[in-house]
Amino acid sequence: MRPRGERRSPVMADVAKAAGVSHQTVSRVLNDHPNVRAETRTRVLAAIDRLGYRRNLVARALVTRHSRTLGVVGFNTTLYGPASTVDGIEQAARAAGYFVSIVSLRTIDTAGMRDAIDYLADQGVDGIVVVAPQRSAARAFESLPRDMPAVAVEGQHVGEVSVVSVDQVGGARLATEHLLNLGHRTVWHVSGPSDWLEAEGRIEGWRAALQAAGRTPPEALAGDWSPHSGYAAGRRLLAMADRVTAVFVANDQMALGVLRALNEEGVKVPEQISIVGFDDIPEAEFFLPPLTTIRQDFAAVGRSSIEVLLRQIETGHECARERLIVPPRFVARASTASPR
Amino acid sequence: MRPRGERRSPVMADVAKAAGVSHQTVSRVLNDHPNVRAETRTRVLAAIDRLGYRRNLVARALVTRHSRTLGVVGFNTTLYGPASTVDGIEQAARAAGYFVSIVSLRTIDTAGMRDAIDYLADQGVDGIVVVAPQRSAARAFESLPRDMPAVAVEGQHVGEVSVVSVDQVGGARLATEHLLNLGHRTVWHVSGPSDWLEAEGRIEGWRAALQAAGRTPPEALAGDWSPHSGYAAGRRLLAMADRVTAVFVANDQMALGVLRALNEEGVKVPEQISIVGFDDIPEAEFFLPPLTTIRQDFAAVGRSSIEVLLRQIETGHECARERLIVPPRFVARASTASPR
DNA sequence: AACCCTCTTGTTAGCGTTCACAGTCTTGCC
DNA sequence: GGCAAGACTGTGAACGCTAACAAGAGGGTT
Repeated sequence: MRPRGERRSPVMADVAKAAGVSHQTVSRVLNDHPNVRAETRTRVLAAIDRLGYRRNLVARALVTRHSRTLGVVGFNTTLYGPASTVDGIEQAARAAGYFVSIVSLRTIDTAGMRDAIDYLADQGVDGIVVVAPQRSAARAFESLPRDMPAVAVEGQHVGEVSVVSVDQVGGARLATEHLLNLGHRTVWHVSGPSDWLEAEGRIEGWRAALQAAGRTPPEALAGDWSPHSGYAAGRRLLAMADRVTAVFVANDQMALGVLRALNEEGVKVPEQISIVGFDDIPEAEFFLPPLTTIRQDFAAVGRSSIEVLLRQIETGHECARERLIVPPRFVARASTASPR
Repeated sequence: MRPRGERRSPVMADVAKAAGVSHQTVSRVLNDHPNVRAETRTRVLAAIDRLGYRRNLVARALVTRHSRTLGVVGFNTTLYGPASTVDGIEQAARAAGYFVSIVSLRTIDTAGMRDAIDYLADQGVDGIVVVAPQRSAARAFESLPRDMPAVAVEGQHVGEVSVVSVDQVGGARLATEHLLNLGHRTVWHVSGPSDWLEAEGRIEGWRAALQAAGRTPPEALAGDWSPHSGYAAGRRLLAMADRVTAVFVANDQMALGVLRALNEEGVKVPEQISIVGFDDIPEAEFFLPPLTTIRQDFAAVGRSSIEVLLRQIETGHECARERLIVPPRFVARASTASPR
């Protein structure tokens, strides 16, 4: 069929020859340039179709200096929260016609983050989204190339980068106020690891709500987001079960661990102790009892961050850095009740 | 400081001038070509460092025809299983020096899959990993460009593509045999959606184990992987609680739903009914009771698929298509017991 | 008729690399 | 000293595309 040997895939010049025009005209058709005669356009399109031509985006990127690729640096993307955030980002980016190149980190040191950013910058991404939930990650922004558009998700407002995040403080306040309104004298807290900004925000909101109600916040119990650490916190809570009637746990997975610890000792939720979680993972509704929690809108976070980033890319940095806050939502279920 | 106006980032020629060599020598240093004098090399490296030069990978990709980017088509990457698989793939790819470009699909029609593959092919990826857990996804492979290396993860062995997957049949057999060995007369099954290959494999393994023990498999209850559908299946199981003593649920999330339904009616697990799940999500250990389940090694799947794909890329397609099976592991916890 | 404007098309020159080839400089050995 | 083999370095031409400019055709105006 074919002359012999490898038949390389057709390039613009082949299409041009087949359609009897210049390669530039083909380029114009491909780029929807207005000044092309309709008849010429159809002829070119026919040739493209006939040859099965696909334009080489690498060559295009070389000359335009735009790859239409966005870099995403994530962390621990196996967890529900990060996975959902990255997913939201990917959806939004693709909807806007951008590719997404992902680097998922295991450990969260500044050096690793810096490497990831370098790696993506080398690849020629047009912008970078950093899902930077930790304090140490924030510093990595300093190593961003000066002219690289970037946005931080769940990050700190540091330096020149825009930030999109969920209102952790507000969410924690929602949770705590709910428990206070039920009549609990105070609310205990199982927190996330201390260098996570989300953990900090949730502690802050919890404290603020207690103080606004005139209560002195007790010591928070530190966890690491895992169900296992929640379980450990639950055991510690049990040791002072006579004093605790309500607990705000910084995420649903840890809440599951707490639930399990209480259950082991026959402590009834919500009759003896009320529990509120955070995240609203799909499983939360089916915990025993169904978990009252705070839902984060990850899709909205993804969408907003891409919007902010594209605005930066398209205006060529002339727009001001922004700070977008996505509100969380209280989801009432069966793990809370008034104290007896 | 700078002459005026935008200072474009340095290119190879700038480095060459600064080091007093030709651009080709710079290229050689960058590519670790052996025949460069040590003194020259250090001089070039110094210049690179001084100018802050970074090589333009896009230009490189244009001439080498290799982007060192791998495409990944995923589906519903918010779920634990898919998220872990994609994560494993990403880790393995980066370790091998490849970028990963991800497209995550919401709905799973052949057309969407085809678009995703086209999209990635346009971008110039060197190969594609398709996480194709459904029957309908398998057909999309037909639209792969003939010379595009590809591997299917959790997919069907169709046509020319290599496949890497977990041994679903074996895993299901493990689960069912465990229950049988405990002395249960039969084992019920809550299955995944019918067009999912994983769901099929698990049904097959469950049936095979029952038949090998001389039992007639009962009708499977269909779910859709969600805890909610597990709950619904649990309610149906309750209606015939006198006849069921053991249930193999096709994933942990559904098992959670079943657990909840049984708990609502006061049916004790494992005393009255034994439950085995599949996946071993991080939460499973903290269910009430801790869930006995089958663990999949997603990292291994990711690693293997990248290995297979790179072999294809590097040998230029001359290697045979492969079929790799990753074994699952039985994880004993507290949700199973012998029948009374 | 000469002119200008707009629409359409073609020509040429890069974008920043690597590849293929052609030099030049050592070195070792007769 | 002469010469070949190897080590090192430079030159020019791709890779496939878009940007910038040039040029021809046609229409309306002066």
